Amino acid sequence: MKPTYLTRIPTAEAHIRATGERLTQPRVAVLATLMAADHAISHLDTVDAMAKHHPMDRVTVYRVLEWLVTMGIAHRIAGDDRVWRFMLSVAKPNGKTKAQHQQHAHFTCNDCGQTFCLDEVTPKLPVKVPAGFRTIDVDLKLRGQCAHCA
Amino acid sequence: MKPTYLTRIPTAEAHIRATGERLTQPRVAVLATLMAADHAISHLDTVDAMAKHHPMDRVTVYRVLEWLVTMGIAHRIAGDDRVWRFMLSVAKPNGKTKAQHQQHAHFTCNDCGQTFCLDEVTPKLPVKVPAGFRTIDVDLKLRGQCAHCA
DNA sequence: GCGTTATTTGCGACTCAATTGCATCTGCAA
DNA sequence: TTGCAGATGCAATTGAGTCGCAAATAACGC
Repeated sequence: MKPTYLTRIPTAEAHIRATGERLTQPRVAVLATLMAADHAISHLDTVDAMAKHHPMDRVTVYRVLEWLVTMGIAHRIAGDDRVWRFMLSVAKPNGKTKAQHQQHAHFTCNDCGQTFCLDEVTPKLPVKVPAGFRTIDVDLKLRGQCAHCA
Repeated sequence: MKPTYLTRIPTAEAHIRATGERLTQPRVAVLATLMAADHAISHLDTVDAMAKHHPMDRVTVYRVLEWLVTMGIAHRIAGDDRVWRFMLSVAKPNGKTKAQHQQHAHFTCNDCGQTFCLDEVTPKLPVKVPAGFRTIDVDLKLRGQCAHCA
């Protein structure tokens, strides 16, 4: 059975072309993989998912993921296991992704370890900070059990 | 000039004695160092701070920090640089530390990299999660500029 | 105080995610 | 088609954190 990410390749290609940056196979494949994931995936997850149809160097995957983050297409989440996980940034109604992903909520399941993006939950802003402090970015992290494991 | 953490040694000693666990030099020194810090410090920060008066193996520091966390005396914070940072848990009015540090807000300065604990800010609970999800732990992370860097 | 014993510490080797340097390749514009 | 800035592949490196085991030591009973 073919991996689902393959069906996302045309969309991924269009998305990258729209950035005006170079269109390369690794970029398309990694973005398609992110598009097919319903939860945040690690660098290793990404490499494994593409192993069969898009084998490529681990370092390339690191660099492409980082590139997607700087492009604002994806964002990274620091896991409790010191591993970065990546997710597509939320697409706005107009089809463009948010340039800055300033408010965010993630849910990590203690049992299966999967991390989900809770788009419907946004931290209540402004959060009160001590005098002189300036908040730029807010990240809300929940831990518990996901619907599947509970 | 003597490091400030030395003045916290008697308090640290009393605190550890109160747990009923073994009182050892490394535990006292590490706890005193945490007590003297006004922001979250990394394992390496801890080793460096104690280098002069309490030289000890890095592994021991890892283990003591971990022990302090399991004791509920300290808690760890995942940094954006894949490094754990540690802080004393907040003491309740009765003098005991919170057994479970379930709601928390931290502020990391983008410029100087220091992480502070915002005790006066607690994430608004309950946070709404998708059906079937069960929240156990909430962590609110702010990034921006601290009073000193702004 | 003195020996006993369960814990803790120190040391070396190791793991593993992530990064760096550099030579080669390639997408894209002229 | 060609030139080249930018992207990729490969090998080596970094650095936080962990593991196993022998030596040291805190706390307990005598």
